[in-house]
Amino acid sequence: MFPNCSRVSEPVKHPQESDPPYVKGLNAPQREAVLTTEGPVLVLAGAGTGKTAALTRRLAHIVFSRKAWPSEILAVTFTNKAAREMKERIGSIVGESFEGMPWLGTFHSIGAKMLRQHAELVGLQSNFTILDTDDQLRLLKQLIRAAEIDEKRWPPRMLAGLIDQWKNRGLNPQDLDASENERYANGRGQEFYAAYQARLIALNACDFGDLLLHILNLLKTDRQILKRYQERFKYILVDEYQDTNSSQYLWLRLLAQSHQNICCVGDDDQSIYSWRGAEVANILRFEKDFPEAKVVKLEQNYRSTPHILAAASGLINHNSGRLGKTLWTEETEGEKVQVVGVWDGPEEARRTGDEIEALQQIKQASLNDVAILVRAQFQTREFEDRFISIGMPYKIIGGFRFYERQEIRDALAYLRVIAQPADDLAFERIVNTPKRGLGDKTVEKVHRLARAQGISMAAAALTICDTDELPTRARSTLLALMRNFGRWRELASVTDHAELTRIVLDECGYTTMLQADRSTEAAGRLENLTELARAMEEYETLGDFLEHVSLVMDNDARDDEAKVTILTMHGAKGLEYEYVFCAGWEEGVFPSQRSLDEGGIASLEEERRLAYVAITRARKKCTIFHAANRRIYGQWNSAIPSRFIGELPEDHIDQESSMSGGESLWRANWSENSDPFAHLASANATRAGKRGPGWQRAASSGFDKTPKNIKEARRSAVSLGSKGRDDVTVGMRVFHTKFGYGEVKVKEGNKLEIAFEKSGDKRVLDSFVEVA
DNA sequence: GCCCCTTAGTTTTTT
DNA sequence: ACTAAGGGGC
Repeated sequence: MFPNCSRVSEPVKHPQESDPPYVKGLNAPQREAVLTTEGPVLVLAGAGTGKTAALTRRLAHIVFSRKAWPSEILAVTFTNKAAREMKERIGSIVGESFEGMPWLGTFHSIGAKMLRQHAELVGLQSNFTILDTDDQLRLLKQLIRAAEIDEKRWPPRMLAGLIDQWKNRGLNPQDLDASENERYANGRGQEFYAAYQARLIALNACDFGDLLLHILNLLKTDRQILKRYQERFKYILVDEYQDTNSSQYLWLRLLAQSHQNICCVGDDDQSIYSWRGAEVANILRFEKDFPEAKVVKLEQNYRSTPHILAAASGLINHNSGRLGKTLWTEETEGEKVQVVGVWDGPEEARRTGDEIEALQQIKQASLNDVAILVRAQFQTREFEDRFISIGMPYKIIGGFRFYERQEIRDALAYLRVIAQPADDLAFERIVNTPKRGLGDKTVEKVHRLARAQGISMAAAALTICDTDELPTRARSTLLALMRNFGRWRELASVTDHAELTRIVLDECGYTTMLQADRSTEAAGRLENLTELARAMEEYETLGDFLEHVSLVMDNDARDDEAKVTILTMHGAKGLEYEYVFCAGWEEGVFPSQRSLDEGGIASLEEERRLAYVAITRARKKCTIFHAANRRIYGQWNSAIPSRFIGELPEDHIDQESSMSGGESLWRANWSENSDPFAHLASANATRAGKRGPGWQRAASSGFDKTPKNIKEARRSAVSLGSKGRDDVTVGMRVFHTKFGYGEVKVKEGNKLEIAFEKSGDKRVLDSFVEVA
């Protein structure tokens, strides 16, 4: 697709005297990416090649050379974080007078901005609400229930997923073909999708997908609007182009038609989001879409050591269909990638903690320079447990975000009802939170009335209070609530919103409810609500704040103390650390079995790209762990090292195993055998027993040639599962290689609590002890 | 309308 | 193993 060398960046040009200051210090391809402003440009930017520097300078160049005003440039990123950083960096290049770029932002925030201007054209009002997934699900559930569909068989989540996919592909309900339609409730996909869209319009709401889809529809059908934006955007710049979905791709293609000055930046090797609709194909076919396109490759890496780069390159070479880049560096020094085999998850965490402490002492490393990368969120727990017990500061990135917390969403729902009485979803959410005796029956009646009269639930609630429809008690409670809302609404016009929030939370009983709650979370929830009110002070209006919440859902709890960062490999994309620890490189965990089951070879390649992303995060050293046993969903499983470990070029790694021998064995197995499980079928057919998914099968026989005592221990861990071995009983004196002699105090499945003579009380695995 | 017990589902995540 | 959510009983 990209014929070798033909269009690749030209040979090194020497810096010209006429060079403006903002291209100083750039290498040749970077310069080219900055200075080639006219016509379509594809910048293939490998990890750590100074992509952001090139990007921001390109924007600065366009502005400085008066090719366009900042307001005539469309610059899209995928995350708010990226947008914010880009804004800051451009500001620092261009200087004080820089008035900012109104069209620099995420696809969604730009979509929202456009949609607020043209809302009436798609049947919305410009103050429409942006629903999040939670609201979306509740709405879908209502539709499904109303249609009397079996929720078990056709879960709302599934429908939500399908609608999301359709919107990602730019498909409206009427665009679905028979086979798409067939994917939900035996050919009722289209019907439900259409009903959902109709409900959204009625609620004056849209979901995330709509922010793109409505605009796409407008661009496709309204020539005036299309023309207006085509002419406005003289230059278009897209970051992380490999992550665009079809809908975004169609947007860009339409918008770029007139000026053709579109610059897409991306890295096909870092495409890790296909599961949420990203189409690597977009980047792969750029040259077909824009035949005049210039392709610039950024390949000089300024981040990592040669060993790290070589390891990452060797790994990614196992993928097919790449555009093909080869990272290189001028650096010559550096440690090899370290591969460590450990016994189980707890040992992995222990070893990682030890290594980090050593880095602090020997290299004077700050904990801020250390990251632990995992494949899935559940892996973070092991580290958390360990770090708490040794008192090492850490932060876990990901998991629940601030604005997704229950108490925050409840508080926001109150504000939404105040700001927009027609917001039925918000109304339903808080009508009985805190509990005030307005249960299903009451809500059902209000809902029915609202639907029958085509009015909002808030309006219906007021109406129903004028009748004898409700029992006296519910009626007076509901009336009191509605009066409160009336009062709060008036208060909203004279009070600032942060203060309003505090008053509302107090008066509705939410604060009292949490204060009465003695559970451990309650205190944290109160704090979160305080923090919410504080965060609101930074916004002019309630509407501004709500938009911020819907679209800019990130919260960096800023904190001065140095901490180790624990995050998923997905979350680490775009970041870099001096020292990177990759945890859990075992078949089934990484590559994820589920991913493999669902997407076959394509998914395997995506997992491999994830591995590539992980390794290339490291500046100085990358350490990879794999454990022989891991507990997943409460079950102990023995595991074999990830095939990705076997794909790392041997010259650039150092291997170590706390379990004598073994690693060279599986290494041979992975690298020399195209079917990683073939050797098991013949040699171990009898012991392998029933055939499960590949890694489980392999697990039961993966470490065959290890010394006998270890093999026995492993076998017991595997075959006895969590039942525990029966030759160890409470009261027995046992020996543990690390902790020495001790007496078994408690036996719990295969876990033992032992009072060791020298090391005190510990919880250990029974397979780790010997009868003394 | 509320509480407790059973049951299903647990990759990755932005917006 | 664990959690959250839904259903059934009070």
